Amino acid sequence: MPPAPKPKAPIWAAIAETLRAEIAAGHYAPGTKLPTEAALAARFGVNRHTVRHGLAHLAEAGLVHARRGSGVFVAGGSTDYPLGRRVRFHQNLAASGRTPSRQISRLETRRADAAEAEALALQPGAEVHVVEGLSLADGVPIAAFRSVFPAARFPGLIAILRETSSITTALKAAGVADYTRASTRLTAKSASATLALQLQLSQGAPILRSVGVNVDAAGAPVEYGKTWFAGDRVTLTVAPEE
Amino acid sequence: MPPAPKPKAPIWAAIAETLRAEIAAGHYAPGTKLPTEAALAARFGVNRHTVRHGLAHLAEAGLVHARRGSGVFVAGGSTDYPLGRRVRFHQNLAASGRTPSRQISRLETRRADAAEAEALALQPGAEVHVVEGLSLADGVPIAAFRSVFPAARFPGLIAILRETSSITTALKAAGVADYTRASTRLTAKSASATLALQLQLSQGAPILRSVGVNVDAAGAPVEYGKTWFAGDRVTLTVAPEE
DNA sequence: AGGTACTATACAACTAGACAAATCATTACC
DNA sequence: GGTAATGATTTGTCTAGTTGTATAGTACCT
Repeated sequence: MPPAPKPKAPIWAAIAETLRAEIAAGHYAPGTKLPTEAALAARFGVNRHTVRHGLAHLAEAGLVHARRGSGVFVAGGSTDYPLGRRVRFHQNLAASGRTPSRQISRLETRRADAAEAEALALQPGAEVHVVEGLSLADGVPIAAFRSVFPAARFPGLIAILRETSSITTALKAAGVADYTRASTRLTAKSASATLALQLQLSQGAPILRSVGVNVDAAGAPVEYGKTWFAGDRVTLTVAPEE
Repeated sequence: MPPAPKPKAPIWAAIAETLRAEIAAGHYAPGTKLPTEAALAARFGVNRHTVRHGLAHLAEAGLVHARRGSGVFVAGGSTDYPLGRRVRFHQNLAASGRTPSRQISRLETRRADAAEAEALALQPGAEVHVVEGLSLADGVPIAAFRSVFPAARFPGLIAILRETSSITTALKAAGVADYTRASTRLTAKSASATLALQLQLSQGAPILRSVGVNVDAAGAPVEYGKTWFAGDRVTLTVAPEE
């Protein structure tokens, strides 16, 4: 008896395929929330675990991303990110046809630790402004950043950043017309719990960390910044020297 | 088999660890207010309840303490206790962002012993009011005290203290608008069994005993008090003369 | 008999929102 | 000038909804 070719199609695979098709068809835009697992289970007439199996498959393929307590969200694609002497986030992304945006999640003044003081050529314990946030492309988080500025040199920087959220224009308003990147160091890391949360990744996902110092025209350090890129959403490209 | 050494790490634990590291790094000095729970929630991209869980963990470890309506403060270090001509417990502590409170454990009227009669310039055997209790900061016992007042001069003092538990306002209600410290003697001792119990210390812990007399504007003694400070929870500072 | 796919249930962890209670800063008032 | 009143801010508490994980059971297939 000829054994029929078993197309063994588990239910969860069919569900995953259906959802994948609906996402591809634009039923669910990137960044939006899928129906709850319970709702999907009711819709397909199966148990919640079966839906979960299918969703886990999609999550492993990077198509969706689940947040406990919140829901399952549709993920986005990958972006090019030129790394040159002048790193200007908005200009870079706008040039490649995506909509850049920034979310500032932290804005405070505190004492510098040893590494920050050394990078900015400050005395230990000097005050610094700290700006932390996310860089998004089309609403999808691309990178998390933390910038540290010497507070003595830019007294009103916090107030300015509270409105513009653009570092370039904030520094310009503070009297720094132009600045360039003096040094950059790149490392591959693994996403910590909090970082994975912010970047909407799973814990342990690959991360590209960039540590750099920006200096003004006179060579004095004005910013000490760290950036954590979501490894599978950006490809850093080394731009030619201008 | 991919490396799967992902031990369960709840988000709140990661947040608590981050904050603990920042406190240890000196970003938030002892006595300083942390960002609000809402700000921390925004910074970590997490719900406020999750931050609260982490903060509760730090509070349980004694690293921070929260005051409703005010904020969360880093607790490290010992309490400063200025020792000047005017010792006002509540005002001293409230000024440094801690929550002071008093527990009165004993309230009686009896005849003075020799030392009390001499300190208050009374005849041997005269009646005195005796108040015993604990002084707390953020619920932690800081000191035990015993105050002795001349009963003849303040007949209704016991009734007043039964409600206010503040010696300053009780004396004010009894007609003493202001009083200053005439003499103070300090000794280092070792905690007795009963004292260790009251102050929640181990027996034999270091104790600072202060014996002093407060006088009114006319120079007449109004209070003879002994205070036993928990040596490792306070640092007495000699305040400048006003 | 054993394995695979799915069901059923229960609980833990996190989110979301609302309201209460304490505190703080400002304003109005006398 | 001091004091009461007010409104905004901040922590505390509660209820409800959603995903993550664990355990146990059932049906079906080889």
